[in-house]
Amino acid sequence: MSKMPTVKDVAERAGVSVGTVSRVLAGEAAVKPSLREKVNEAIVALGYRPNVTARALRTRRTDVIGLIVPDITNPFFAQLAASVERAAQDYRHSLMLASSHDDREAEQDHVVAFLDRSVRGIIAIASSDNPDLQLKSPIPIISLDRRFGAFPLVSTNHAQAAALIASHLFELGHRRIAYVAGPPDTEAGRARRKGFVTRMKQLSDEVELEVFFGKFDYESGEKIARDLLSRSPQDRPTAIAAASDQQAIGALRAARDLNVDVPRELSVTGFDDILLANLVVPRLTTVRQPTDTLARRAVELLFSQSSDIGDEMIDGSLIKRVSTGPAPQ
Amino acid sequence: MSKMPTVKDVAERAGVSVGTVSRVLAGEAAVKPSLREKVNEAIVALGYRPNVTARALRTRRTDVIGLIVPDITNPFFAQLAASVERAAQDYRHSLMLASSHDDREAEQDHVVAFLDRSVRGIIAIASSDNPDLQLKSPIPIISLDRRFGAFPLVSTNHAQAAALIASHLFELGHRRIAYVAGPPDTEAGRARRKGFVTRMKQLSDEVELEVFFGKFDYESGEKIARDLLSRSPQDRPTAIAAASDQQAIGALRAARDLNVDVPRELSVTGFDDILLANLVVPRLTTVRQPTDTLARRAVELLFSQSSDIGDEMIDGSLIKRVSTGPAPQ
DNA sequence: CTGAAAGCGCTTACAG
DNA sequence: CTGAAAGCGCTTACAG
Repeated sequence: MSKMPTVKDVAERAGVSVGTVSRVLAGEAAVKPSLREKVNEAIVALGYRPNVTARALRTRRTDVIGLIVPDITNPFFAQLAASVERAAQDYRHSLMLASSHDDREAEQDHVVAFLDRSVRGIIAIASSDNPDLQLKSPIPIISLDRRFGAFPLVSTNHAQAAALIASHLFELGHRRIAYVAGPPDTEAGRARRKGFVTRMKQLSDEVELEVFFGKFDYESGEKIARDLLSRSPQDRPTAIAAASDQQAIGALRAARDLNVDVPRELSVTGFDDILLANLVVPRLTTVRQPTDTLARRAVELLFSQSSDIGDEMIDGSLIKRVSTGPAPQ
Repeated sequence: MSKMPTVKDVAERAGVSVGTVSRVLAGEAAVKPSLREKVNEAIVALGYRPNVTARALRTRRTDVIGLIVPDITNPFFAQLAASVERAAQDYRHSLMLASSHDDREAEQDHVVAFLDRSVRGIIAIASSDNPDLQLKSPIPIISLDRRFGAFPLVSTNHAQAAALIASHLFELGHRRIAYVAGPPDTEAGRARRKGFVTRMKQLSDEVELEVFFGKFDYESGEKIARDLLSRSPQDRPTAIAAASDQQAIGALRAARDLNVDVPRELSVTGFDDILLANLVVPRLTTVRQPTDTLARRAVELLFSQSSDIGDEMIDGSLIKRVSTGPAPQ
C-alpha cells in the first residue's frame, strides 16, 4: 500500500504551505479563495484524509464520545445506546462503548481508559449510586438515566412518570396494590417508588400498598410476583406495578405459570416502554421514557460550553395497553 | 488542572533519558534492573500515564477495535456486541461501536471512519450481502455472523444448526411444515433455509414444506404466521420453523391472537437463543448460537498474524423447550 | 492573508 | 545497555 498523503503532499501539489492547507481544512475564512480552491483540488486529487491521531495530539481532543452502560444486553440500555450513537453522529462523533457489568471498579477503569484516549466527553449510565466518587476530569461527564458519581444527570422525571401509573391504576379501581421497586441504591429506583407511593397516598389513604425491592431484571419481577400470586385470591393484590418493563414481563410470566389471568384477575404495569413491551402477551401498559430526547440532551450538554450544567428531567408518558383493566370485584 | 506528566518528566525524575523510559514502558528486557526500578518509581510518584495518542501517531496503531452492527437494539446483536467487548477487553482493547441501520452506505462510511481513527482491526456484522464491495484496508477486517464484503467470516454453522431443528420437528411427527426464512440477500438467511430444507428432504419426501421469506424481525414472523394460521385447520402447518427467535416470537404472538394453542396445535421454533427465548410464553425451542465463542474467535483472528485467514464455522446446539410438541393428529 | 517554525508526546533506528 | 536525535502529521502562535 502506498503511503497515505499528508498535509505536506497536499501543500506541495497546491503550491502553498502546510499552514495554509491546515487553514482550509479548518474552514477558516481567512484564506484567499484562489488558494483555497487549489488546496481543495489537491485534496481530492490525492484522496487526502486528515490524520485524526496527529490532529488529536496537537489539539488534545478527539471526535469520539465515550459511553458507559451497565449492560448492553439490557434492552433499555441498548435503546439508549442506539440513541446516543445517533446523537453523536449528528455531531460527527464516533462512539466508544464500555460495559461495567454493574461493577463500580470496572466503571471507573473505563472512565480512566476513556480519559487516556482523550475522548471529547463521557456519558455514563451508572450501575448504582456512588456519591463519594471523587473524579477529576478535564472533559465533561454527564450521567444518563442513572446518576454517575455527582455528575449532572439527564433522565426521565421518574417520579412524575411513576405517578402516572399510580393514577391509572387508581382510576381502574385498584385498591390492593403491590409495587415492585428497583434497587434502593439507585436514584432511579428510589424516585420511581417515591413518585408512585406519594401519588397513591395522595389519591386515597384507603389503598393497601405493599412495596417489594428487587433488581431491575426479569428474574426479580418473576420471583416477587410468584410469591405474591401464590397467596389466596382474596389476599393477593389486584395490580402489580413494576419499576421496569423487565420486571413486569417477569411478573407476566409468573401470572401465566400460575394461571392468573391478566388483566381480568390481575393488572400489571411496567416502566421504560422497551420494544418488547408491545410484543409480550398481553401487551404491557407502561410509561415511555423518551430515549431519543434523553440521549440527544446528554450529548448536547457534552458540547455546551456552559460551566454550570444542572440536572435535567424530561417527562415520561403513559402508554395504555392491555395488561391493565378494571379491578376484579 | 496541572499538566499531565510526560515521559520527559519521568526521565528527569529518574535521571535517565526518555528513550530508557520508553523502553521500560514497552517492557523490554534490555534495561538494567536498577534503572528500570528508578523509572518505575518515578512513574508512580508522578502518576504518569502514557499518552496513547502520541503513541498511536508514532506506531500507527491504537488499542481499539471497531465493531459495526446493523442495529444494537436487536437482542442478538446486543449479545454479540457484549461478547466482542469482553473479548476485546482480554486483549486490553477498547471497543468503538457503530450502527449501520441496515444501510450499506453507512456501513462503508463507518469503515472509513474507523480507518481514519486507525483502529487495530474491524469486526463487521453486515446488513446484507455485498460481494462487490472493494475495500482496501491496511488493517484486518473480519465478518461476524453475516458476511461483510468478501472478508473472512466467523459464524455459526447455520446449515448444521438449522438441520438440528428439522430433525427435531420430524421426530415429533410433523409432516406439514412452514419455514419462515430470513432475507435471501444474506448468507445467513440462505444457509439456514438450505440446511433446514435439505435435511427435511433427506428425512422424507412426504413432508409438505412451504417456505416464506421475511426479514429477521418480529413483524415478519407475526405477519407470515398470521396468514398461515388463518387458513382452515386442516390446511395449515402443524409446525412453523423460523430463521430467527424474533420471527418465532412474532409467530407465537400471532398464534396467541388467533387462539391457536402452542404446542398442542402448533409447534414453533426459533434460531439464536436470545435471552428472551427463555422468557416468552411458551418458552421457545431454538438453536443456540455460541456468541461468546464466535466473538472470541473473531477478535483472535484480528490479532493473528497469519495472512491466510479462512472462514470459520462453529456448531450450534438444539435447545429443546416447550414451544414444540408432538404433531396433532 | 500567508509562510516558516515550533511543538504536541511518544518510539525507534543509530551510535557508542 | 543507554543517550541523543529524528520524526510520526498535524495546528497555531509569530512575523511579515
